[in-house]
Amino acid sequence: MLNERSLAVHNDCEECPIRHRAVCARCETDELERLEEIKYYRKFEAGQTVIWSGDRMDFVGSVVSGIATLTQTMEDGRTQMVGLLLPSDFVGRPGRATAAYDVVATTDLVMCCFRRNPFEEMIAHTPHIAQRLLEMTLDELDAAREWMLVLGRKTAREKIASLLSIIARRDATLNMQGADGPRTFDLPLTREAMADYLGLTLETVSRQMSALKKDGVIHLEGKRHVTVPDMDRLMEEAGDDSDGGMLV
Amino acid sequence: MLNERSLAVHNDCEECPIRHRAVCARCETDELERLEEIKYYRKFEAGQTVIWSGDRMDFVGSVVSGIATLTQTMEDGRTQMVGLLLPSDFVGRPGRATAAYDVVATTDLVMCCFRRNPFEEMIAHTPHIAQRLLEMTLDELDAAREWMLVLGRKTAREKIASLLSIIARRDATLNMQGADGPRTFDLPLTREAMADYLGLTLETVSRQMSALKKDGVIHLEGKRHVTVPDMDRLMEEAGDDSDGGMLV
DNA sequence: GTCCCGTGTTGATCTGGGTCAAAGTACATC
DNA sequence: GATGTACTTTGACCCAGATCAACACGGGAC
Repeated sequence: MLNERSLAVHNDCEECPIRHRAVCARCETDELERLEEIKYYRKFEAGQTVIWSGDRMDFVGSVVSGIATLTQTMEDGRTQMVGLLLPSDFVGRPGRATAAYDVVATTDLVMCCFRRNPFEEMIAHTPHIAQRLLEMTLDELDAAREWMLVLGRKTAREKIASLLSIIARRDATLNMQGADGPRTFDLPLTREAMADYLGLTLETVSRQMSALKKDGVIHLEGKRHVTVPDMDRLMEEAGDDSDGGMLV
Repeated sequence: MLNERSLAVHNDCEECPIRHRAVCARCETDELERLEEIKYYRKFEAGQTVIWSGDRMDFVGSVVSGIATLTQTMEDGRTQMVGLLLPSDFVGRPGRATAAYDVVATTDLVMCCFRRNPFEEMIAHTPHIAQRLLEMTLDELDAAREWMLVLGRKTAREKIASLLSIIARRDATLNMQGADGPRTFDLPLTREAMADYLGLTLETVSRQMSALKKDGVIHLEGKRHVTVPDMDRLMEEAGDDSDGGMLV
């Protein structure tokens, strides 16, 4: 996932969020060219599956625009979303040939991909890239662990507030909105997808959204367009300590 | 966390699970010596806190022996364990000066530590170390995500079975037990710690342990000594698909 | 227009696991 | 031995959120 820091870096290079230009600021020119060589773009439509868990995956890459989800499913159909991929987030794992999760585009999606084998070679020879990937992975690990607290200990209302606060924060960062004042954004997820992220049912999600609306914590226009009049209030509802972490 | 692969590596060097000997098989001698220089050991007694969330942390390290936990706490006291650290697991984060979680020794604990600044320098100059850390971090990320499924979607009984199955598996790997047949181990956690890991209350943990015992899925001698007559049965109870993943 | 169909809301009811309370067990320490 | 303390078990009751069910809202396709 992503926090302010990685986003700031992202803005170095609008086109390609793994931002190899920045990674390679200290690299040799031929390394830069090598990355350029193994790079390609893939586009997906909303609803399309990028890759199924268990499928062979011979690329790694990152989201350029749009949103994708990472989900795990049990045999009986229970599903849990384990990651929300926004622009600049990394997908795939050097050193592993098969996908561990289902990756699904929830909006139209553009990804910047690198062929896996040559990319792995580059890592082996280019410390900056390995370091950068390590940083990004550690950020994701922190986000996953923060989410464990949400899943394990928060109430339904707190879960919803947590999710909204993450999306609001990331959306604001992406769109360079000021830190203060009301925030407005479109939910990129259906109620069902929200439920899968939060370990709830879609009915509970719907009810809690209504409750937050009734209590004035959020305003809703239509089903998806959300305004948060007071971010502090929302974060209070989420049970976050003041600083709010840097979740997802 | 850890899987078979990282464990195998661990066994290269009993003393120091970050296994710098293996990391540095391809390094220069002076790099090896440099690591040796910045390395030191710390011992903790059961129950002692290694570090508090928010404290300054100027080392990274890994567990040599014993068990530690990583926990997050909300202001109102709700706590969620976000990691279980067994021998060879890594603690700390290059590039960050403060601890993000409480780290507590649940048994007597020995850690092998490296001073953070020189360690970070080494990473920058030694691709193998950065790569190895990346691998370990990706393993931990997978474990965290698998745990998200447990927290978000599994029933109390499945949660307990999942935890037991992880511990049984790791214990077997550590002690080189055969893959088949009954497995016996000591629970390294109190009921309360199990509850904090699973997002349950200690009462529910106790009840479900009793239920699993009554149903013959496990045998209990005293409170902590567990025998699993049939690992497949246990994993079925955990709701895992056959292969069982490589959790935690 | 109207017929879908995917999405979202709301109500009624049920239940898994939380909460509160009491008692049991295993070790220390005196 | 008695007393204490940390941990665990078990029971009784309750409630947040799941489940089941009905209905509402858009926005294509025809």
